[in-house]
Amino acid sequence: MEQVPEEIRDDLDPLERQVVGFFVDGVKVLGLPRSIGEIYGLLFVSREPLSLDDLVRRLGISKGSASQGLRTLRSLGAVREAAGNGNGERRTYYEPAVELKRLVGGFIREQIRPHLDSGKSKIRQLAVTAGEVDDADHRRFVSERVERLEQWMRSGGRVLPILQKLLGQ
Amino acid sequence: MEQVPEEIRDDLDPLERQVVGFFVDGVKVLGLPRSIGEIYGLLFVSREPLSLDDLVRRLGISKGSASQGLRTLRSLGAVREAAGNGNGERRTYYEPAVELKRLVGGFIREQIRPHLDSGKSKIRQLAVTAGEVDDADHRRFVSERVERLEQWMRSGGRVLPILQKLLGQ
DNA sequence: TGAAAAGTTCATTTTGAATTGAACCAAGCG
DNA sequence: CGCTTGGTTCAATTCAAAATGAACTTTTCA
Repeated sequence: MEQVPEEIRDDLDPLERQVVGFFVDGVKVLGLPRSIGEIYGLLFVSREPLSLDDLVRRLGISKGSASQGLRTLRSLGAVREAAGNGNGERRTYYEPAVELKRLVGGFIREQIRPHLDSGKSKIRQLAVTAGEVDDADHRRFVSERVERLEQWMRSGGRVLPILQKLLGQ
Repeated sequence: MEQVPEEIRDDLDPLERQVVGFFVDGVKVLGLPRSIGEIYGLLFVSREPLSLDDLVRRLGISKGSASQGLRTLRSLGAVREAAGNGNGERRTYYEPAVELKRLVGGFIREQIRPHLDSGKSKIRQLAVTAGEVDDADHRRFVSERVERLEQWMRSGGRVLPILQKLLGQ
């Protein structure tokens, strides 16, 4: 139950706690798990890069959570390996990416694009089913709604790059 | 367990099922509960406005879910009461708002703005705590990070109205 | 080699959010 | 009135997503 035994745990100081809390709330809004917010948050307030073990110890989370959380953060481009530990150091240390452009870019690439794309293909399916409706009037209505969905997707596709550009400072 | 007894239930046809499924996935991405996707989805494919009871019967969800789901959808401006049932009709009927502009506007107003605002106030708190750090070097580092957060929030605030304008077709 | 340390994987458990359903309120109506 | 119908509320339950932790793989070094 106790993840890290009491005598080894190394609790957060008030500032760290506050920052971690901030990011926990932040990622919840984005639909990401709390552990990701904790990890990114702690990296964000830490002057020095941290290892997986550091995160486990300081946050009191399991190795499994830390490992998976880091994987996701890497895939989002929100975290990078700290350079310059080639000299016989096996452990890898992480530091946060703090440029909004990069963070938003990663989020769009990993979380939004895939959904937009799968959405588009589901709408193609829908258009087929809608075309098979027997009653002509009803078919017209339904096709109009499907057309509306296609419009939405086009708008979304158009807006994303602009969004990215605007947030790039 | 069975929400609506079998002999009263009125299952969805394949097209309806497809559309509802589409919106269920859609709202999940936005962090909203599945029942909201189901309700909006069914309204979206239906030519005629639907009542709360219609939704309960067709979707097989509880009255409670339907009531709360409609409340949220109304607050988002994603659903409106159908006009013209003044003549001795107590039941209210709902139809979906299908203009992207309106939907995005409601979502920003109800879901994003509040989080942005509470985020800003948490950052003000953070700035105070950061200013109290003893070590001058560390204080400088931490304040720089807090400054970064403020930048992010400003960017967010600047982008939202533009986003809204762009999606207004 | 093989022991130790770093990290990953995944079946099980936990937990928090969504859903249910029963009690309740309000409005019409005979 | 008192009954029916439409709708809301909220404590209890359910369920899906996240976290755990034990087993496993990989790397390094003595």
